[in-house]
Amino acid sequence: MALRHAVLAALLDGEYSGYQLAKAFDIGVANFWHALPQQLYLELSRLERDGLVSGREVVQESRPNKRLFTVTDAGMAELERFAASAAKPSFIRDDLMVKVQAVDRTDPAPVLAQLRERAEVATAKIEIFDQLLLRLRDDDRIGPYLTCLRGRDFERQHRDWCLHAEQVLRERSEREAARADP
Amino acid sequence: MALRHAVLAALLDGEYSGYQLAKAFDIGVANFWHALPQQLYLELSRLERDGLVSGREVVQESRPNKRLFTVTDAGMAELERFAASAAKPSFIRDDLMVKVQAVDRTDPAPVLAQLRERAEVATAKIEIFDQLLLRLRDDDRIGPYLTCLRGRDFERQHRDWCLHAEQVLRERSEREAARADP
DNA sequence: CTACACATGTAAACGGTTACATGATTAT
DNA sequence: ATAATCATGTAACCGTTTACATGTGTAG
Repeated sequence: MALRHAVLAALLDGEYSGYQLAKAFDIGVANFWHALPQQLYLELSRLERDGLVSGREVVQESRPNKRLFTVTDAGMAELERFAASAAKPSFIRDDLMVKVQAVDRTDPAPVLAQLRERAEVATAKIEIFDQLLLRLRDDDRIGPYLTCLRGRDFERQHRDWCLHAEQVLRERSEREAARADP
Repeated sequence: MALRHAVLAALLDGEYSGYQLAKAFDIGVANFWHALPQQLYLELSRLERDGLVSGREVVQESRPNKRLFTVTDAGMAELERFAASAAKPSFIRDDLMVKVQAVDRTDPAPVLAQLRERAEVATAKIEIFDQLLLRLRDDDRIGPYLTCLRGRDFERQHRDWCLHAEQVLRERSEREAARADP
């Protein structure tokens, strides 16, 4: 069980609904933990059942009602235990890298397009992180600042690599084309 | 299904046994795909059943027999299809980052220790990648070179971030200690 | 004589993804 | 009109991890 701890850590910011958490996992938390909204709703229910978070119903009129969650003392104790336990090695899975690994034996054209698209996505993320960093500088918590910093630098490097790989592969395939059709 | 394609891409290097593949997934491939040995044995069986790889038994005397696998034409076609399909966003999960995110509310000491350990692991990986890069420069395949480059740069940045985070957190907790016990 | 490298697998338990299900309000 | 945002969940399926299972040869 591990999504559990990512959710608890994210809830340290304050009260969140499942929906709001899902958005947080789409931006900030997404740097080090990926999760789908359905997973979060489920995990919040389990955390509540286990007494690690407590939810309160907020009745709204022009919107559906929502449930806001906060970390309980038991939840904090669980986080403390987690922080002191041995960390598993980090875990990465990236389809695009698999495609690049195999690109010498496949058609490079679709890979080139995907590298460019990735670079654009990364650029957008960098901007979001830069804005988040400005806000986090004035926060007294250092943890979110440090993870956000890592997120931004990761995306920068990822963007640069995508652009570099795209250029190298484009030049290669142009050379190939010229050799095949002189 | 996705481990499938990572295995096919890794097998482009040549013949591998499950055991050898597991080692490759521990170093090179690990940059963009994480998998346990048991998973690889299982996936190789499935790939063989589906005709995407073919295995041949190699009888050994002073060691247990092994099965070496190569990608078939059908496997190459599958890789081609995969390369042209839309790439899922990359997927990351890192316990240590979760711990750093929450560090303002937990005891920082074990997190500091884990950051240092991670930095050391990263340093070791950087050396391995540097050596791999030297070999790959003389290879006519560009894909493995590009992914290895990304792996090395990722580990460098990760190491630097770990050391930076460790320093910042250490200074913080020393200041806290001084304030509590003047 | 202890640990590590070689070598392969199965079964049960767990976690994550996809598809399904619903429905109001607000902005373009 | 259409799309996006708000808002929450369940069920079936699939993939991953952990535990189990076995055995030889080589190096320290």
